[in-house]
Amino acid sequence: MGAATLADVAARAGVSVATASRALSGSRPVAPDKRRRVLEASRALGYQPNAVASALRASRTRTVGLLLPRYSTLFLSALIEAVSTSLDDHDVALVLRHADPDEAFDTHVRALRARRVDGIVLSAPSIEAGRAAVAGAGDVPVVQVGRFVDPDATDSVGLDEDRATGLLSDHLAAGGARHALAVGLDPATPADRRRLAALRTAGEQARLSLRVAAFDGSDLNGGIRAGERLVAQGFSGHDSIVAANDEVAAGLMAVLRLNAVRVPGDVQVASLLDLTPGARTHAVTTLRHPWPAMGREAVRLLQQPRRPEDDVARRVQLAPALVIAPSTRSPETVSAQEKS
Amino acid sequence: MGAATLADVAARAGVSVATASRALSGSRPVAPDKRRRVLEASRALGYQPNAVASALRASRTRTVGLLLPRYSTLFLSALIEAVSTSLDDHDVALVLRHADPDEAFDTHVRALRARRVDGIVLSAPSIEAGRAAVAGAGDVPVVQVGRFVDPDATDSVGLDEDRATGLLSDHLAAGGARHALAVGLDPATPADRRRLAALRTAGEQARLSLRVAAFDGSDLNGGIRAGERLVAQGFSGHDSIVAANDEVAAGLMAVLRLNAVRVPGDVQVASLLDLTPGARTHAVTTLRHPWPAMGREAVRLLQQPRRPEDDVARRVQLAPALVIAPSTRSPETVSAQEKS
DNA sequence: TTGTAGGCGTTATCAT
DNA sequence: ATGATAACGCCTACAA
Repeated sequence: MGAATLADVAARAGVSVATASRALSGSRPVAPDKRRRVLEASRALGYQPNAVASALRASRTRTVGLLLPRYSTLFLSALIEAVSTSLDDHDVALVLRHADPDEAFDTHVRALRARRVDGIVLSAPSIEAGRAAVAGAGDVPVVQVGRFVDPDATDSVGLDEDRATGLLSDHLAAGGARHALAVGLDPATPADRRRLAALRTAGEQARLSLRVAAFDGSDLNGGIRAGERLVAQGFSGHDSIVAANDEVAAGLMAVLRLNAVRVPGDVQVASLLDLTPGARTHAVTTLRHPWPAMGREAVRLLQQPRRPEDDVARRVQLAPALVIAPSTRSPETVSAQEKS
Repeated sequence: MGAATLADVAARAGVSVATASRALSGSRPVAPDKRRRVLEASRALGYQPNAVASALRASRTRTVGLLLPRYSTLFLSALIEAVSTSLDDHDVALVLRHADPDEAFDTHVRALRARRVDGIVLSAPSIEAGRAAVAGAGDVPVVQVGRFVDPDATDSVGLDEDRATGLLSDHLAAGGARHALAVGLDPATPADRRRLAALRTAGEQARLSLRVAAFDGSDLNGGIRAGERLVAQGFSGHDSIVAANDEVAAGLMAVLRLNAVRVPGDVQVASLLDLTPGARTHAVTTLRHPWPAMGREAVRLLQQPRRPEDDVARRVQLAPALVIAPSTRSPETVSAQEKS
């Protein structure tokens, strides 16, 4: 036999189901003694309200879908965790689906609609995939998260990478940098081109010139190769290095250390992208993506849905945080040096 | 107004809801022409069956809960993906919850029970947490997955790490190793202590001695630091290195290469844990955890629930696969060298 | 083969 | 303040 129902609780407490419901939900006043009896009966029977029945009655499941491409990275893992945690606070359940990258997203959207989710958070691997998903969502509210977003179609949460690179440029300049070298960025890809442009723009403000090193990969070995070339050819005036991400920076740092190049003494090193969202300590100054805040914002946008017609899609832009490590000179250090 | 219901479809097709239901589910024969009309009406209205109503009626949600500790690692990320993908094949939805490590798991178990999940997959951060969760689950089937499992309480899926470390020891020994150094493992944590014990046991069989290097972190930088110490202090007879995971190994390899230490010529390097389940090529010999299989097994155990009394808890043990890369000497290479 | 009707568990409405 | 009752949408005995 199944779990206790509201009717069981009501019977045991000697009241009607209506009263029992009101006593438990607090939706209306109930006489104190009856209320007490209901609560007692509920505990005695181990009553668990049936969310399915409640959802049917209310036409609201308190459930949102999260739809992601397969082949997870730490990125997506951090996003899942952020959304999941934010939803817990609202007592909303998360239904997760992974789509094959080449697979049509709308199959999954349909599955989520069948489950009557109250909303969908979507991180598509391309703008087109996102558009298809949005089209299939019908009147279910959708929030797009991540890099590939059609900002006009639905509410969305994105990263303000330009702002972030600005922070980094300013920090390096405040530490005395004048000539920066970008390592591990591939001008052949649109995303990296955009980052370089942002760095350049920010650099102009901060009087920080930028040169782009030849691309040899954006991973550990890429950093090592770049470092070796750099050591062999000399720094030719560069006093700071901006690495594409923490891995490139780690490889670079290893080579520099081996060759007795002092960091940050001879050259400052920073990274544009923190790859270890969970890490407590960092060896390299880096930009950390604000995953928890992104999750919170996505959930907030879903919980406060805009009305479809009379409003424009909302777009939240969050800036990564600058995490300062001893691979760069903080302003304090600079002033201390200037004093000496 | 909401989505089309079965009644709408039936009305449009000029049949009763019962006939419409049967036509769509195929649970009973329906006259061909009526069937066609129902399908037509269904498509015309964009009918999506309401899984909530269906679940209420059937007392079955086609939903399972996945309960994990927060602070995701790639480990958990791979597990999520594996379970999620396996469930899709069964048309079962995944409800995901992240628990704070110190937080009581049973709060989350209650939430899942309220949602009437058909089963729960659990990866607890400790045996105690798992036990509490199992106790709170009542008659909802539970499968425990991962390292901390009470094998008597419920069905479970585990990793045969001892077997795996044995494979690795044998492989290194077959490549000529006699003295191994463990890097990136922290004897202060129970999990790593256990791995070290397993390595030691397996080593005795294979005549491979084991020393444990000082712990400096189990990530990329930890590997780099360990490598630098090793190069500075000399290898003192060690002919092979067992790294805690691929990241540590990558850092190590980078430093070794920079210092012209030949791998596997001077020293073999292997990793205990593949962190990039998707990768096609590996630079380091490693143990790949069978995530997809673990997900499949967990789902299978849930779908074929044992009867509570008259049976014993099932335990599936899966062994990681040894993925051989050029960082170790394969037996073939050894025999070739022995010939020369 | 088809239709009618009851019930899954909850909550809102309408009386009292 | 409380109780009876009607939905929410689907499925399936049971009847025809």
